Amino acid sequence: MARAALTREEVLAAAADLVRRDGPQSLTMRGLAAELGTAVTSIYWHVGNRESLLDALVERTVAELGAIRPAGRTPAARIVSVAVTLRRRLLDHPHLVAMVHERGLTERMFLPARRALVHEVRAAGLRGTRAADVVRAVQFQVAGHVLVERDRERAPARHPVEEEPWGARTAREDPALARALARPVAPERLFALSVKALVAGLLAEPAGEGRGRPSGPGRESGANGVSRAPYSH
Amino acid sequence: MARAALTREEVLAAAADLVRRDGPQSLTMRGLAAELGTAVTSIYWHVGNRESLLDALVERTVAELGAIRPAGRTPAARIVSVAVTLRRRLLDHPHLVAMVHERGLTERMFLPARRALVHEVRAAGLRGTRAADVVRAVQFQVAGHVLVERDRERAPARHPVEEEPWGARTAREDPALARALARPVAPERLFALSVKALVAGLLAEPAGEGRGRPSGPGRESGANGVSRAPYSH
DNA sequence: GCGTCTGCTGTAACTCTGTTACAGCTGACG
DNA sequence: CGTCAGCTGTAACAGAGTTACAGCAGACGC
Repeated sequence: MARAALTREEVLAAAADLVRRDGPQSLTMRGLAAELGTAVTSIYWHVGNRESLLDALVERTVAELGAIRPAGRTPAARIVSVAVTLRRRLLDHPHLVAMVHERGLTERMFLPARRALVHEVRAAGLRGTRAADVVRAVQFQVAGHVLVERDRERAPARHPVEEEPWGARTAREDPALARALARPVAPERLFALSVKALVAGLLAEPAGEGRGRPSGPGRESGANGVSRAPYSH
Repeated sequence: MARAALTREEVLAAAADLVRRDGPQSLTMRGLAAELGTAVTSIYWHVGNRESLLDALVERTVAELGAIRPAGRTPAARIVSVAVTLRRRLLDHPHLVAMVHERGLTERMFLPARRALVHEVRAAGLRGTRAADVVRAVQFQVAGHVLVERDRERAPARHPVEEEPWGARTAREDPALARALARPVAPERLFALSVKALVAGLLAEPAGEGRGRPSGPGRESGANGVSRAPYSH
């Protein structure tokens, strides 16, 4: 028996550790097995394959995020607060963002916030399609910002904004603007500012034009029958 | 001589073709070599390695995008138009988006639009820090939306929005809202709506609070001296 | 014309990835 | 004691990026 029997939980925990330490692309099946002092096949026995493993990790981490409680007086302020704390929490789990994006599961990031958003948007007096639009616009805003931020923090100014060809005239006419654009972004501030503006704009104007046509069916991927292994439940 | 001498341009063109056809992760050095009827080592001779190859492709594709000419009466409308056409062009080159994200080069996507944005924001009467904020907010908005859209079109409704636990009460109180949220997103519409709201909000209110502190230095990656190969210029 | 040297190409390897066929161990239950 | 399910280990497969090294073709010097 060599060692206390390995459990699926242990595997997931170790995987989460590895991912937390060096990101999901550094999570290799062999590396994970080595970390646990076991063989690759045991990993496969417990979690199936890398796909399912990452799926499970995403689910696990999303569950850790917990619900979000809005703060603020006006509904607008409360919507903004939901967005801000959700962004904060997501950036506190950068590995989650990476996994979610790698697997095309952006939706998943919003389970803890969507309920709160719906509630607040209704409290702001919106109904029906307009309410849904606002919820989704805020969702996209948060997800987008988080993805972009993760992205740029991975590439620490490769080219130092090389010359800024557009800057020639701008620098003369508005040096403060040129300087501001040359400075590194302050994401926190930029995000707060953007969400406030977005929400203000959304709650003000009386919505846009046409309604959306459904965008393609999308093939469903049937469950591929694997023989006997616990991960298939 | 077996075949007319291979050039760096040929390599890049073939690589661009492969990427355009099946996306960047299907671009393998062996596959590329096979496509060109040559050996892997020739590829390495001309472009260095996969990293540099993708870098070159990004640069190339960004150059293809061309400048963006704003349309519309008011400055706000013109800013929106820049955002909308930039999004359109980026989505027309999905491989570019993927490459850019894979390599953490979001900045690069904005070379063709940034100049126009700066111009229009100034035309709207904004100066200095506030102008820079608006430019960047719009940038992040476009980049974010594009990333999220690319993301979700890669994952065609894995879980069919499973049950919507938040929906229980909402469905009773506002069935139209519940239905709207169950429908697939119409990204085009959502984006137009969001940008309009964002820009309206940004041009209206008199900006936020504190100024940004620079966010860490970021190590520079020195050039690693490779012996003799054309890609190192 | 001969020799040498540069630019480029090809062979064959190395390491690392995910994945799996298959044999073997361990403990519980009959 | 025997059997069988649950779990683990060995060793392989294919395919990824990368490179050491040999060799070819043409230009250039003498």
